[in-house]
Parts: sequence; structure tokens; C-alpha cells
Amino acid sequence: MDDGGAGGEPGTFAHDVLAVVLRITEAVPSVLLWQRAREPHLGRWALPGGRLGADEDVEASVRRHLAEKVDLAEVAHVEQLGVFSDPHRGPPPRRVATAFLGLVPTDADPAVPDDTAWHRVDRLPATAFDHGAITRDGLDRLRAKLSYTNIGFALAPDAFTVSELRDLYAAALGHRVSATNLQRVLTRRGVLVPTGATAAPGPAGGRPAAVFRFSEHVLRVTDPFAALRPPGDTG
Amino acid sequence: MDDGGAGGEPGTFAHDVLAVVLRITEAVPSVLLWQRAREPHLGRWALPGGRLGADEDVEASVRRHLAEKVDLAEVAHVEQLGVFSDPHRGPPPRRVATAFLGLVPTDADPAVPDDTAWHRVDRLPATAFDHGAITRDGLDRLRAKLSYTNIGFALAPDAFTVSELRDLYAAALGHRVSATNLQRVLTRRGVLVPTGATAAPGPAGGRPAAVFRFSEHVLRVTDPFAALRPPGDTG
DNA sequence: CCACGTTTTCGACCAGGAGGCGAAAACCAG
DNA sequence: CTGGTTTTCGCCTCCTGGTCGAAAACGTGG
Repeated sequence: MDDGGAGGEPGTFAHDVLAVVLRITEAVPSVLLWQRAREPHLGRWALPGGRLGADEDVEASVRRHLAEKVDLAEVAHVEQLGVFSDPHRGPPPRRVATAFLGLVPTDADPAVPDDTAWHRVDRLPATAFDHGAITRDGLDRLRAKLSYTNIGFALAPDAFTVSELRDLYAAALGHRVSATNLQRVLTRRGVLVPTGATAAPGPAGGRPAAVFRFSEHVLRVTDPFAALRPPGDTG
Repeated sequence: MDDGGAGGEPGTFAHDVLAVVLRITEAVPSVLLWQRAREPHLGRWALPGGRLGADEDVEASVRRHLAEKVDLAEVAHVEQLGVFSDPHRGPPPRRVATAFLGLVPTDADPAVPDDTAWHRVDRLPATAFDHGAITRDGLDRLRAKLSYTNIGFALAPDAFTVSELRDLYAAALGHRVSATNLQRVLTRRGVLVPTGATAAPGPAGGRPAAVFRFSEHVLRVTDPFAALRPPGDTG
């Protein structure tokens, strides 16, 4: 079996880390992209990332590279998506990439370099390599986790009303969400707690909304999944 | 930042693929391990795998390496677990590994090389590198997916009774499972279908059990997860 | 200051999913 | 035919989540 490949010893490959950084803007998810200034794929938009360093694991590496594009303090959550290793996912030399999902709250608007911008996921520009597909993977992961974890904390401000949170969830999921149900589900799971404060009504009046916050700001799988629990464990 | 590292160009690393191959034996999960005959970690037990090749993606690679240890036709399911990249996960030179989960049905008993054997996960021998932790990750993944996917097809024989399937699930999950509930849940989801046949009673007599099979032999997430469905989608 | 529109909140209702239990069914052995 | 054994099935209950509508709590305009 040919182990050669351009540049490098047999069985070794350039390893990149990439981040799908998502944020809800204008009632729709957006992803952080930067425009390539060199070949290959000059002018196309790519995910933030870079080479894995010698003394870091992939998560440390993606945080280091991300810090060059945004203030890391604004990124509320990071998790691994998976490995993308198709030999033809880009022009030679071959590259293997570990992709991550990153989330930024709506109230944060981190400064970004000139070559970098947020792009609505429903109107992606021409993307480099397989970064379009990786972005879709990241969005799918976010949508799945919204319903069985407390991952909303990474999209929402510290304090918010139920209506605001509903709009956030609706934007991320891509369909309408009932405020009644959202509040009940999240409260019953203990991920949503009232602060006691109330928000001022809008210009048209209306009852003042209660202000909530997430009880935890680290990811927690609230549902030990549905079926086949141990006996005596009544949900 | 030092990009050197032993042997290799800056930013390139040896990339391995590894497989946590699980199979239910004697009412407990076992993992396929082989005993290292060379340093480092001579004599310790390691997961099957090897170097990523130049013309294959990681999944093709893990299947190729796995074929050296077991008949691939016996492996009913393969999926990616994630990347393990701690710089100190093993002695230098540094290696990055993509781990997979593989499942073998109980009725298959593939021939394995002399250096290879099944080991109960509750009595693991001294493992090489971080392979013990990776094995635990694989088992966790299996347990989670048993409750919200049809992944049982990869552990069970083609045909089986509900009692046999209950024992299989109980072994994999590590706790008792109700046959009544198991049959109801899986049937309602449409993953379990009766063949019409019945199995002969055991030596002590008893009502003959109906024989079932899985309706599909590819992974399917049966539960579009619990909460926050689109309106009108009544579960 | 009172009627009206607006927004939020809360309770009630309903369906579906899942765990628990016991009776009935279907077999074997003596 | 009686007793032991195993499987199967129906019934009950709890919990979760979707839906709806009434009530609460505001502004505004007459």
C-alpha cells in the first residue's frame, strides 16, 4: 500500500483543527468565516482554525486558533464534532481536520479581523474545501442538543425573558416554538430559574415579563434519554 | 511555539485509527484486544488499529486494519467515536488517533489471531496507552444509543426471542430490563417485527416464545428526541 | 378614569410513551 | 389431569409535552 503522499513521512499527515462558531443574529443562525487571501481557494470563505501544535491536544489547539479571530471569553461553549479525513477533501497535500462546534451568545458582539465576518447559514457564500458541509454538521448538532441538553445557555444572554428565549430557540431550530411549553420543559428540568426581576414592557404595553437565567453554564444532558431505564427509575 | 517533535515535519503527526469492538459474551460486554509484542508497552493489551493510509479516509482505514483481526463481515456496525490527541497519551513520538466503535452480534464468533482475544469490560487487563479510557467511551456510546436507536440489531442474532433480547440488553446496559417493556417500546417504534415462527421451549417447559427480528440492519435514530418539536408534530 | 389592545403568565385538558403488575396462555413432566 | 414454568397480554398509573384559553398586568386614547 502506498503510504507516500506529498511532503512528509509515511503515515503522517498535516492535522488541522476547525471551528464552526455559531451565533443567532437577526433571528437566524450565523457562522463565523474568514476570506482566504491565498491559493488554494483564494477568495472563498473558510472556517477559523489552523495546524495542530506539538504540545497541545486538539481542543487546546482550536481554542488557540480561535483566539486569533474572536475574544475567547465570548465563546460560551466548545465541543468536538468529529474528524474529516476524505483524501480528496481539498487539493494536495492531504490534510486531516478535527472539527469543533463553538457557540457565542447573542448579546456578545465580539470584534473580528477585517477578513472575518458572520454569515447567515441560510445564505452561505462560496466556501473553501468541505467547510460548507462541516458547517451543516455543526448546525445539526446544535439543533439536536437544544432539545435534550441545557445548551441554550451558550446562545442566550445572562438574563432574558421567556419570549426572548423562545425567539432564540425558534431561530436556532428553524421552526416556531411555544413559549408556554418552552418555559415548562426547561423549568421542570431545573435548567431555567427566575431571577425575581421583571423586564419593562415594550412600546405597545403589555404585561411585564419575568426575567430568567440558566442555572448552569456548563453543558449538562438533562435527559438520561427516554427508554429502558433501570428498574425503579421512574423518569 | 515549538512545532518540532520527534520525526516529521512541523504540524504533521502520525495518525492512527483504533476500534473498540464490543460483543456480548457470558452476559457481559467484551472488547477485542491484542497483546503487544514490542515496546513500548510490551505485553499490554491494545485496541485493534494502525496507521492511516494515504488513500483512505479514517473509516476505510479502520475497516482495513480491523480486517487483519476479525472477519469484517461479522462486524455489524461501525461508527466514529472521536479524536484522542493528548500530547502525552503515549510515549514519544506523538500520535493522534481517531477512535471507532464496532459491534459484533452474539451468535458470531469470529476466528481471531493468536495474539488477540475478547476481554470482559469489567475485568480489563493492563491496557496500552489510553486504550482503557477509549474502551469506556465506546461502552458509554453503546449504552446511550441502545435507548434511542435501533442499534441492538448489531448485537443480536438475526432471529431471537424477547427473552433473549432482554438478556442482551441487560448485559449491555448493566442493569435489569423488563421484557414486557422492551417488547412494547421496540415494537411501537417499528424496529422489532415478528417472524411468525416460535422457538421450542426450554428443558423445563414453558410457553413457546415468539421469534422476532430487527426490521432494519442499518442505524436509525427512532426518536426525533423528546422536546421542542415543530407545531403539529404530536410525537 | 375607564374601555381597549397587547403581551405575558398560568391553569386545564389531552395524547402518547413508558414502567409495573398480575392474570391468562401455552408448554412439559410426572 | 395436576402442578411447575415461561411467555404474553391487558390494565393501570405516572410523567412528559403539545394545545388552548382565561386571567393578569401593563400601556394608550378617549
